[in-house]
Amino acid sequence: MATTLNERKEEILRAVVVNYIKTAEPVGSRTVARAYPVGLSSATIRNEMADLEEMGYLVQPHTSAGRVPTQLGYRYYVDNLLEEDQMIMDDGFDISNSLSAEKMREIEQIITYSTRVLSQATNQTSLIMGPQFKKSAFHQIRILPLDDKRGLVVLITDTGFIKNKVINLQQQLSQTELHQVVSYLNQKLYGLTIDQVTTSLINELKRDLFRRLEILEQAFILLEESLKEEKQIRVFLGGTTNILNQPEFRDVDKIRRMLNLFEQEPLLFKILEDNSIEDDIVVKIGSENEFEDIKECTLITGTYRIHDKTLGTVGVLGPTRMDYGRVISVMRYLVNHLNKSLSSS
Amino acid sequence: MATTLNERKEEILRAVVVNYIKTAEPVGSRTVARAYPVGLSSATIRNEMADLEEMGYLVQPHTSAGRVPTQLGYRYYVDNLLEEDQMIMDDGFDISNSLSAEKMREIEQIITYSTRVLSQATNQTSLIMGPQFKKSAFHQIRILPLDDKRGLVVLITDTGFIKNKVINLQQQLSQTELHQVVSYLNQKLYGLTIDQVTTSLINELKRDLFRRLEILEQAFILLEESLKEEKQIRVFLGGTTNILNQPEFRDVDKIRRMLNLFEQEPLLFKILEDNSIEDDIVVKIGSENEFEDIKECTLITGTYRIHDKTLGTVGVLGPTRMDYGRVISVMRYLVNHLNKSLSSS
DNA sequence: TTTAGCACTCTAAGTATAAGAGTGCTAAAG
DNA sequence: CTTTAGCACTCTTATACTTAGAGTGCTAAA
Repeated sequence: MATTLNERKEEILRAVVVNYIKTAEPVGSRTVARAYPVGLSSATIRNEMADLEEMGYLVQPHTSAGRVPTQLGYRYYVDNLLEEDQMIMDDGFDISNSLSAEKMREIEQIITYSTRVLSQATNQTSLIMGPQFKKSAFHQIRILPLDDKRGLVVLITDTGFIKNKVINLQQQLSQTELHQVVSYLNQKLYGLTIDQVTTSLINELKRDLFRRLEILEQAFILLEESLKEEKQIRVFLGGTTNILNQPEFRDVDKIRRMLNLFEQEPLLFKILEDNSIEDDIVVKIGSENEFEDIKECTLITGTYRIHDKTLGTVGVLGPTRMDYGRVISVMRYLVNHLNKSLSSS
Repeated sequence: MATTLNERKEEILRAVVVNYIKTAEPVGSRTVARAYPVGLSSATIRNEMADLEEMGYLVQPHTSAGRVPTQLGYRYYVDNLLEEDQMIMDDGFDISNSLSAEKMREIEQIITYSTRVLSQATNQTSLIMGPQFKKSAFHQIRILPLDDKRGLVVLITDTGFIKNKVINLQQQLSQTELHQVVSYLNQKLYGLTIDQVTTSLINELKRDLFRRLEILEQAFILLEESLKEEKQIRVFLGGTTNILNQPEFRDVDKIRRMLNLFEQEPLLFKILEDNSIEDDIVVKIGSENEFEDIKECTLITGTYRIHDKTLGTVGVLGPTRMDYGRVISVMRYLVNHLNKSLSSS
């Protein structure tokens, strides 16, 4: 791990990684010789590559084939050899442009759009964990009577969430009664995060209010239910079909496993959440990932925040052979953009 | 088209179709002979099959292979030979059970859940067009002031839709002013479908109100915008990975084309909308479909409604080799269920 | 330390062969 | 006239074999 390679080995490792990322074919010594600026014969490079193989940075698929980077090889590349792409891409996809063009308003819209941009810019599958509702704080709660039997509960958080739910009211409420209840709730809940609203707190409120009004049983059950339900978080996916373009997913069986994974939101959530603790951008290569299903993939994540509070996580998932430079720089840009556009709304 | 087959040919055609649906392998005369109850030799059946081939109901992939149903063959099967499955399935998936188990409240939830059930019960991809917002009628509109700069517009339709949107108010509004505006809007809009709210009507309202209040410019722009935007309809997908289990999608290229299609919501919408005119359940086999991309598929659709108003369309999409009996009966059941559970909410 | 040369290994592609499934046709039987 | 047995024929699929090519490792010379 702590080993450092001499400059020539680094140069060769880089050449192999870059080439393999581009072509998905094992890289031979001759190919590296051509790519390597100083005239160095293929034989010399062969020797160096043999060394790199022994050290665990490269492997051969079979005895007489070129070399392919190992997980360790990619790791070294990412940690020591990587220069990030510049943002205006040569192949024409200009992320800064496509992000600023659309003026977006609602959080959900911003997220959906971001997954699309992210997957298009990276040619990988992108996943974004929506803002964590449960970590948001109450801003206010409102109850709108719809007709004599029904009301609309509206919940607004400091991070701009608006949740609503129709509830059935068993008995009719007068305007004043409703007003009383609502302002009491607002007073008690203001500033608390959704996380902090436990069942016991709700029960306490319920008892408190019962003394004054005996009508709201229904409303409370529904409030409680609504909170429970909203604790789960949506994961937004983009460009899932991009994996079909990767030669490592030539196999229908692998495709199936991958797409199945994509349909399991709770699992995706766990995968992303795992990384959301850390700051900045995290690159997890192959088995560095905890989860069995993506042991052959690389997951690159970043977190976006509002007023220094972590809101959610952005991820790109693809084969370990991935254009690290590009993905990282795109993600860096996107996270910045999200930070800005979410805090301004 | 108007041709009718004699009973023996029908029996044989059915045997071929049923067998091919089950095995995905061309069906030979010997296989049919075994399946055919009366002792009839394979040679006889061979002759009959040759006839059926000439009439266009069967084809051979190559000279010395069994037969496969043509589009016409499937059509005849669906129109004349089909007995629907009973609902409690032998393979253990009990749709009536899984539908009644969950008590669902919100429309979106019901739909999402239905796609899952439908795809699981049929092993195909299911698609459901959400209730058509634009065909719903205004029930009421509300404006909730959030703080001094922002308000929340809430729109409720007769079909149970609740849409909301935060708007920025340029100037502060007093409670009474707001109340006036809202009740005016409700009075004017009540009972109109979203479709009927044209830009010109909005302009008229705007002019009307301007005479009394000069503050609401912002609110109106946003109302307008919000309407425009909501005219697009979501299509919900389920079990997209099921196509990977079909041998006809062994080819990665076909998979890609299919999955790409699934990512294009407007196209899916068109595909479904095309069928929503008709009543009951519609089976479109192969090139009976208008759309190039699904010329090799069968699409089975049904419509669900509330108070005799068509709300949306349910579809199952898969290869022409599809268990028609099962899909149709599942769909019939689901549509009934949707009709009931949507009208009761 | 680098490089040229060469034997060696392994894959991928192409060819040949054989087995098997299913047909169509003919002629006999019902 | 219909049904059936028999048989030659066709086409696909699987298996084995061969070959070309890419790339290596090693040795010995520069």
